[in-house]
This record gives sequence, C-alpha cells and structure tokens, in this order.
Amino acid sequence: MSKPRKPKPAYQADAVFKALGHPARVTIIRELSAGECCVCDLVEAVGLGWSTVSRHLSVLRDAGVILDEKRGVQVFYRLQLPCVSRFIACLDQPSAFPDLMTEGCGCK
Amino acid sequence: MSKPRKPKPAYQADAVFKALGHPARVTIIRELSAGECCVCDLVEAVGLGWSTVSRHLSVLRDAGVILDEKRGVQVFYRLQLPCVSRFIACLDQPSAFPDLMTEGCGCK
DNA sequence: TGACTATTTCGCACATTAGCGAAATACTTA
DNA sequence: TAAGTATTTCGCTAATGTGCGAAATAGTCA
Repeated sequence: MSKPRKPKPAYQADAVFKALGHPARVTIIRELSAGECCVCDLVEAVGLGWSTVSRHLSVLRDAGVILDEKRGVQVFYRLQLPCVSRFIACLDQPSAFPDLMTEGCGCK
Repeated sequence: MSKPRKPKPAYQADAVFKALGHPARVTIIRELSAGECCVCDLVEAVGLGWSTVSRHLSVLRDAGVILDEKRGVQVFYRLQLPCVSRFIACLDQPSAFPDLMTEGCGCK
C-alpha cells in the first residue's frame, strides 16, 4: 500500500531513534525481526488496542524503519532497516558478549 | 564520579532507545563519538541551557549509554556503547551505502 | 575560610505523546 | 450491492517529557 510519505530525508538517525523511543515500538521491531507480520499479530504481541498499535506502526513507517504492504484484507509489515534488529539483539545480550559491547557489538 | 545508579538491567534495548529518543541526546552522542567532552562542550553543541543539557546527560547515563568522570572542576562524558555511534553513523549515511542498509549496515 | 567555577537538582509552565473507543475506510465475498 | 473483516483516522483525556531560571553542590585556588 504505502501512502504518500513526508518528503523528509529517509532513515535519518534522529527520526529513527525517536520512532524507537517507545517500548511498544521496540516490541514491534522485535516481532518483525522474526519475519513479516500482519497487524493482528502485532496487536497481540504488544497487548494494546488496535488503534494504538496502528498509530505506533505509522510512526515507525514514517521514520522509514518498517514497510507496509497490503495483501487482500490484511496489511503486512516488515523491517526496512535490518541493522535495527541486529542492534537490538546486541543490546539485549550485553552480558553474553561483554567484549563485543566494548568493541562495538561486533559490527565492523 | 558516577553516582548510585538505578539497579535496572544496564544496556537494555528499550531503555537505550528511549534515552536516544530526543534529538538533543543524539547530538550529544554524535559529539561524544569524536571523543570525550566536558559538559561545557556539549552545552555549546546542543544549544540549550546548562540545566537542560545536564538532564539530557543524566538520561543517557542512566540508560548506560554514556559514562561520566569528574576530573577537577569539570565532568567529562564519554560513550559507554560504541556500537551506538556506529549505528548512528550508518543511519546518517544511507545513500552512501544503499546495499549495506539492506543487508544490515555492514554489521556482521 | 571565602570567592569562584562547573555542574546538578528543583519546581514550574508548556508541549508532546499515549491510549482509548467510535467512526471512517478499504477490500472481499456472498 | 450488502455485509463482514481488517485497519486506520479522529477527538479526547491523562500522562510524560522539555526547557528554563534559581538555588544547591562540589572542587579549586587565593
């Protein structure tokens, strides 16, 4: 589907971080890290109302973090910036990789 | 210096993203990416008042993104999570690395 | 000790955001 | 076309976050 987007510079770091600044939206990214989901999956995952989740999704989409695609009656979302999910995974596992945290999460 | 921190799990992704969810704080991280700074440097960089910058710094510190160290009269801050600055740099340069964005910012 | 500098904490006014339910929209199938 | 499902938009209230100046703290030096 993809509605007309704001013409702001896609992927800009400030916008991405702002979009990720809410735990529900990080949860959404975690879900999408495993593969695309329809909105119904994400509503269940975050445990908030449909309208609320829908707005969280639009925030992430406007920031260029995720993409939506309408197929039939459903809308499927997927990650547009795979490095985001990798970054999250790294932050979630600091104790498992103490030296990687110091050296930059293993990202060369 | 390092005051008593909240005992929450350091580096947790939600907290990190929340801390980075304000442009002034991203600016701070950008500055610190080049090396440690005293508060005075950061106040100039973000263009806000001392008290405001000080609070932004405490948010970042509480999230485990930066570290403070008092030396003499001044307090110096530096990055605690180098991968954050790398991630920002990657997000800032999407057009320069279109395929890396798709493949994960070159982070293996 | 007293003055001085660097930084943080406090309290407040203002702005932004979150979450909700109802209504609107879009697509599909009968 | 009518009805049904999936999702988004709207309007509102409550909660949270921001920025500021004043006051508090801490370290240095005369």
